Amino acid sequence: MGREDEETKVRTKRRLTDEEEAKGDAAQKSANMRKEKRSSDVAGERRSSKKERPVKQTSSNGVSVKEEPEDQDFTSEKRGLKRKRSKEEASSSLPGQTTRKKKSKSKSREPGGEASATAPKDKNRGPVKVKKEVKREVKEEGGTKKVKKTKEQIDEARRTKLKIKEEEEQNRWRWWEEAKYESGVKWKFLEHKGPCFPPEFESLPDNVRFYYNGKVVKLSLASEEVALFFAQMLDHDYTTKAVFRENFFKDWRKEMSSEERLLIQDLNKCDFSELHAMHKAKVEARKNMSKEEKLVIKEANQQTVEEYGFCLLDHHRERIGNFKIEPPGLFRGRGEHPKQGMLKKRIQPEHVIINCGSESKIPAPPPGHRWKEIRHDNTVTWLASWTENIQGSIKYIMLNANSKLKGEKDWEKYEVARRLKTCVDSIRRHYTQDFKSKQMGIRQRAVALYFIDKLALRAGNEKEEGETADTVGCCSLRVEHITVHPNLDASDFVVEFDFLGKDSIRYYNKVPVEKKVFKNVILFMENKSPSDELFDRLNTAVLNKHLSSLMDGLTAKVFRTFNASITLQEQLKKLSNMSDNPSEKLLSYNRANRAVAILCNHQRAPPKTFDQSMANLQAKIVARKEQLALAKTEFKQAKKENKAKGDAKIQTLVERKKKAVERCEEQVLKMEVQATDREENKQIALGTSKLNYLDPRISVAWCKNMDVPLDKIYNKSQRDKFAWAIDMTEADFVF
DNA sequence: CGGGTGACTTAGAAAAGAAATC
DNA sequence: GATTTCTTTTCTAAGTCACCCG
Repeated sequence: MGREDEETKVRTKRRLTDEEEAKGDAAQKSANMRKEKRSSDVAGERRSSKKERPVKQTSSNGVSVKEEPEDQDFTSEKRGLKRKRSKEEASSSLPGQTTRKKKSKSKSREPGGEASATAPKDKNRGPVKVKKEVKREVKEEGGTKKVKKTKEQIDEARRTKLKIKEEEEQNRWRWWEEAKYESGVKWKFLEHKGPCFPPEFESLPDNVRFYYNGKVVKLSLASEEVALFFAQMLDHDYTTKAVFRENFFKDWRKEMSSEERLLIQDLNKCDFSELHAMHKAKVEARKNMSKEEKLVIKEANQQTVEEYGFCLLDHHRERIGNFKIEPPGLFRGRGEHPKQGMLKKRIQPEHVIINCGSESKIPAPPPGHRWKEIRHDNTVTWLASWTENIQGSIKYIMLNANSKLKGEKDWEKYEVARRLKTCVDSIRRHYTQDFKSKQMGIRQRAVALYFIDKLALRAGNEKEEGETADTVGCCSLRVEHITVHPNLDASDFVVEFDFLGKDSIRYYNKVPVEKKVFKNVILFMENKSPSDELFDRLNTAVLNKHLSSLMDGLTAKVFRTFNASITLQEQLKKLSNMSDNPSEKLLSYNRANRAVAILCNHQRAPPKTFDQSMANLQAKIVARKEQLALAKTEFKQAKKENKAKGDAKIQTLVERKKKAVERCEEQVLKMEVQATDREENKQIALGTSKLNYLDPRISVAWCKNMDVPLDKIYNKSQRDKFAWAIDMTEADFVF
């Protein structure tokens, strides 16, 4: 863990580009309608019946054990009161009351039908790809310098790799071609080995001592473990924060024996330096391990993945996403989290609920232990769960993103977003009308929706005050988060947003809005104090209820998905040309991706070494340019000579020099493109949107159209996750 | 209707691994 | 080969949203 002094965790990264406004303020372009190979509308078919939730058959099978874990009864004490900011106080200058009519919709999907062909699949190694791609990749691999090997060996390796790939491809469960299950049922058979527990803590060696007030103190096992958690984090900024220290110390003292508790009263008198040093040495030692030692560890890890990392779901072997129980440690909340530093307790099998098929083998608990409960609930997708002690929320063991269960849901998500495309115009007209509503609640709803649509804000559920960092989304915006400017920088009706959103990432944006919106915002702010809610008549439940009445399956987050995907599609169209060279095409793709990331405010801390590596790249460019200049003069020289004498030898020399110039130019161009890309990306994270918001079919189709190999866009696990899209998408796909 | 849950998606940081460079 | 740098994977926190219950 220890990362040397983290300077400012950059929670306050600014939203770049006020101007770059990547708005996806579109909806248009119904363009040539979809043309996918199969079923352009999963979701459509799937939703229909109401989700009737089969009664939970808690345990059965006789095997079930139901025991209250003694020391871990978190659930109840957590989750205090919801943040409620003086809704009543907020005055509404409009008559009429909230009330909105909504038609309750219901969502439901029914996953695929009876499974077919079984087949364990190779767990990871080697890209899985579609036939065509294989060729290219092989070429690339051949190009790498692994000199040692003989031709045959290389060939051999190539062949096996190919074979593995093909096998994997063969074995892939093409669930998207199967029929779906009836509503609510997620699986019919589920078997797994249960979660993998972290190793027990072992007492520290005697030469690693803890000092209190300058004197050696031998800690009990429990307090030693917790002390080590803290010591390990000493290089981290966290340990300097008052809240963190306080929470840690309080929880640590709970773990102490009574004598220890009596003695250790002040964290500042604690000296963890030897524990810290030991930890650093361990990390160092790990790094310096020999190849062989590393290999041994790697194999052991693979072994556990092999054992715990997969489950059998409807006759298919599926990868589990997180099969390990989270180890104990100190809670690291993001932003100014009131609970940072608290002790996250060790989870015992007695705290864990196992979910599996009723005819399946029940996973064996670790020796000497029992599960909290065994249940057989096939309306949920989790394999195991436990309640976490910090917030009292439930944690789950679930499948990997490349699984059917996740993939099908993902697909459905994009289908819902595509349905929004067909009715977004009318919805926009609708809420524009509502700007003038007589009812305050409806006006607020309309303005909130406008923000969600235009700015891709999150819904903004209310949160429990004091339980989490103070962050907001659209519905929970407070007056203090916005500033209105009748005109600013040559624009009229500008609203300035400045608030912390999910993960305490700052959202800062100045947006010109419609006059009616502007007037409404001013109205909503009237007679309120800064800490009052802007939308005092609105919450996410109200908003979503309304949305679902406009379109089946519509919720606030669908707008984010929709706007993200449509923006990608538009930007790609705008930015890329068939005639571009490959690196330019890629740059265009990244720029389109970036436009979306900016829209969704996906930020990252600039890499620690960003400036350095940027400088390096610039230096390389300069060097290359010099080389280019040289090559150019040489070329000219040769040409001159050629003119003078013009024999065949010089002729070829000229050709050669010309080639050299071209090559240099190409490289310079490529590096410059790369530099641009990197600079523009400094504090923008592309991954999140790529993984969660952009319909992969748009990217697949683009690759086909632009003749760009798919693996330039998606790495192995991304291709795995989007296998359904890769398989079904043709070049003419339109979102 | 509102609070409380439960289940599931989305998120950035950190760790691990691979590739490039010294 | 060691070290640095870039990429991928892992980890788990923090959201969204539906449902249940009183």
